[in-house]
Amino acid sequence: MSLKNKIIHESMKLFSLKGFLSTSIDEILAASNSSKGGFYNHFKSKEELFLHVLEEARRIWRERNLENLNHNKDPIEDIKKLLINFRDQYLKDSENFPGGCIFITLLVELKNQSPHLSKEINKGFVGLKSMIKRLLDEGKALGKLQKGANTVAISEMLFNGMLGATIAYNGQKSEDGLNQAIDFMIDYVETFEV
Amino acid sequence: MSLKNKIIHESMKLFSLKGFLSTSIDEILAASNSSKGGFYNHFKSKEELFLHVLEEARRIWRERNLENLNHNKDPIEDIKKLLINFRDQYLKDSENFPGGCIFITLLVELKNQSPHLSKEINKGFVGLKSMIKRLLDEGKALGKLQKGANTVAISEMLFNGMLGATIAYNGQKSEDGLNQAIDFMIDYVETFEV
DNA sequence: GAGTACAGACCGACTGGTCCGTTTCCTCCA
DNA sequence: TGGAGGAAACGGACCAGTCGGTCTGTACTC
Repeated sequence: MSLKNKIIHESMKLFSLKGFLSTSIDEILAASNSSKGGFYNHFKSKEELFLHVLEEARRIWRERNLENLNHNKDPIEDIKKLLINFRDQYLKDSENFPGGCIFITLLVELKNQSPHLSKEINKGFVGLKSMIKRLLDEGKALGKLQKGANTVAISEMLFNGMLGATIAYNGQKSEDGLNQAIDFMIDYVETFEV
Repeated sequence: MSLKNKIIHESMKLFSLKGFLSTSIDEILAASNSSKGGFYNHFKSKEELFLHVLEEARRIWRERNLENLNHNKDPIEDIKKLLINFRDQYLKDSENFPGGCIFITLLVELKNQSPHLSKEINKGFVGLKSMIKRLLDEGKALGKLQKGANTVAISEMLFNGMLGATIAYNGQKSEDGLNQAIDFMIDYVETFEV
């Protein structure tokens, strides 16, 4: 792996653990077995590194969460798969994200300190929420969901539930609690199925 | 107000905005119109200040969230009131918490950097969740909830939903979104009422 | 006059970033 | 095929500024 990629991946781990501002470049260099010269040869600033890390984290997120989703056939099944993937393939990915969901860590850290960076992070959350909403609407159109189901409300509940479960069980590392939380969300979705 | 209290309250605002590690003592002193001498006369370290801030934040949290709850009479009504209080009296309290929920900010920031402090913060979350569970169980015992209602699942959904809604709408400051999210959670509770 | 409350100079450790010297690697021509 | 040339890659000393914390001096209060 090139040094640039090495730095990006080690930074991703460290950002997941400690956030952006609290991770020093020296720490990143130590983890990457590199030096200032090597770092600034590839990145013009710490903020540029941030953007590369964010891009890579998003790539991995999609890889982990959207892999086996077969759109259009059964959107509601896709939502359940997404919830399962989110739990088993993403949140439990301690290789890339040893400190838990990097997006939440960065969003919370930067929301009042670096508006332009947190705005960038927030785009991903907006995308996830609208994807859930779209899948629900498609499922409803296909008659998989009850006629009266409020897809705005359900997507809001699912999205907020995913965020909340992530926070609640990142810290205390209770896999049982996390497993249960996602299971309950799947049960919740099923109450609207026909 | 005494200097000690002034420092605690200004720190609370700053911690809510920037977190603990990213807030420097010099910033706190500037906001409090004080100096190193004044600070270390009252606190033996930044960490001791943290504990005082946490204590005061909890006091205010209880004041805002639990004020008009009349236990035992109608626990399910209490849960709805709690959700409303949480939204209107606590999350929108930009005087004490201009940067949003201080507990989430601190928990996310410190969960991998200062385990003993984040453990302390986490106690509050555990307490909230068990309170919701207890209210649900009491409501069920009083016949206000359906016999088959799974109070573990409902409390999990409500608790995670509160966390998620806090994060989702702290950053983007969309009061409409937050209002809606809490309304949907109340609707959710009502689906289990008899 | 003794003790508390505070102001501010100061300390070593650390921050992101710059700079320069050296090594490594690819290219081009003999 | 080999070596010369040059740019890219990298190591690490160094910089000004900031961090949490200490210390001394002073003013105010019982």
